[in-house]
Amino acid sequence: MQQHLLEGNDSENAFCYSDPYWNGSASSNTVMKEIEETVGTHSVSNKSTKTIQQETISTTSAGEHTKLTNVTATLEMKPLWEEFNELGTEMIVTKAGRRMFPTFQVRLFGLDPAADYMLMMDFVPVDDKRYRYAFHSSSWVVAGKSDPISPPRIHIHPDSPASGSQWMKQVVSFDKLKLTNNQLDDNGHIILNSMHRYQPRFHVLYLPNKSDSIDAGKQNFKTFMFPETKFTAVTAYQNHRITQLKIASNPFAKGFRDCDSDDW
Amino acid sequence: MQQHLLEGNDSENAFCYSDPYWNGSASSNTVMKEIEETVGTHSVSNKSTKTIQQETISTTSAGEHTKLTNVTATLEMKPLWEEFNELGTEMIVTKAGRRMFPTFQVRLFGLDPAADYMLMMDFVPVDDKRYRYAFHSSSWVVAGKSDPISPPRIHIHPDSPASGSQWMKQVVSFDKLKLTNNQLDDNGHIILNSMHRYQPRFHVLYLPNKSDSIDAGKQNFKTFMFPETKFTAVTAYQNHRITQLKIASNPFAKGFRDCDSDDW
DNA sequence: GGATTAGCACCTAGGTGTCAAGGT
DNA sequence: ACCTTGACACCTAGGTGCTAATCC
Repeated sequence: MQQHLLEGNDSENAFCYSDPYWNGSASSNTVMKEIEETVGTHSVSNKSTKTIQQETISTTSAGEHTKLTNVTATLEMKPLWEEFNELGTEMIVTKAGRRMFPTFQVRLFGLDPAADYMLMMDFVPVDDKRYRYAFHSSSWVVAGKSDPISPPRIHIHPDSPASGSQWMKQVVSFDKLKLTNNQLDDNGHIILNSMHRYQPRFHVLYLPNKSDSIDAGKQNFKTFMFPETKFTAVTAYQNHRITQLKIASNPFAKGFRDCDSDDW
Repeated sequence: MQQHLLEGNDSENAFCYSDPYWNGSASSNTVMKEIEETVGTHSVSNKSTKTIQQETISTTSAGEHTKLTNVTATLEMKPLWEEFNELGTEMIVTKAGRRMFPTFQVRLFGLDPAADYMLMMDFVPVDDKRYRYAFHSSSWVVAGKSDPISPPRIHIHPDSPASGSQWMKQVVSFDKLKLTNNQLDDNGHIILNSMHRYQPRFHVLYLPNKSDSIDAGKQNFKTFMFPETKFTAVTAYQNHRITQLKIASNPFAKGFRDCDSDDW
């Protein structure tokens, strides 16, 4: 009924980073500027982002740096994400900032153990529409054109930068990431429009050594998108089955459970 | 009565880092090796560590790197530390690891905002003695020579490495640091001998750029010691006045307070 | 009427000293 | 005797959806 899959005609082209704000804890100003230049101008501009959809993940197909060609990422808790996605995932946004559930977590492979990388996430609108939940038909319906686009922000994983060996030796969790609907947010949270649909993106950025940074022809980041992580931003849950699934699967919502199935 | 101040004849010379174990989250293998070579061989060996005691802080007097000469550090919660020190500070050590209270926190000045630094802590024995608490006289008495020295460990502040501007813009807190008496600890905690006295040390390590690392004559770290942070490691509190001061000042021990003075 | 907000009860996760019991 | 350990009650800190009130 609600198969929220990304169609081929994304509106990514309309989405442009003009004044990126960087949150998360970055470790050096030099590094910051480097990424800003890279992602801020290349990542979502129209020329260099030809993302293709693979079975589970999407990667940039353009010529990447050698330290990125073998990099792959798999989504953790994929069955849970799919269960939500089949109902039409909703994520709460609040003024103070709300974590995602399920938490976006990935397992990484193929990094150079000795090289340094930064990991980050951002969120692109799935389309240019505003939605409304029709309770009588229990489904989402288009409610008009999208509201003005929120200030685009990127969440840098707080452990960045770190070596490939560090990133690969355990699951990378973005549990510090928070979503807000406050357009004037001052805490570095991801700003989204409520009642709009978003696709999370995951970026692996290679940090070249001073001696290595000369090959300018290659992209030094790789982007992954998992279609099953798409969601609608809401200030209160609309689909009651989503609420029930959250209560059943989120440990922090245990207080609202009826039975006592603790096997999550 | 118990003025636990560091005498001039420290036994630092007898304390040698043979096989340093690195805990905390370090971000790159390259960086790790760099520090290991530096502190592991120079920091507490007899030749290059002529620490002098200033009013509140102690710094290495040897020729330092330019990016370190103006660096100063002040101890946060100094009045509280002094209150404990006058009674003879005790710190609990447990098998699982126990945080320090008060927490070791510093404010930093004089770093190069654009340069990268790592911050770390370690603990040096104040002397080569073992202590016992004499309840009748309410004082610590020597109980013999020190037990075999614990495997020396260094705690790297988890935000390391980071830029000088990052470190200076707020108080740096070592609240993730834990003390243990388990000589076989596998969690990267600081290993101490119970009933022994220790002096915490704080190190600022400058991370040179590839182009900058050529001046080998200079030390690339600076060490600070605050005499009022000395303490005796214990498995259970000995001095009842220490217990009372902990209960009165540590928010997590609020459950043991009699009156309701919440002004800490 | 639809969407948002603030306070709340109820959780998870983990930092305290206490106390009784165990160890050497 | 002296020191250490582990279970425990009691906190802090913060993540949940619920509900009623509010905003437009």
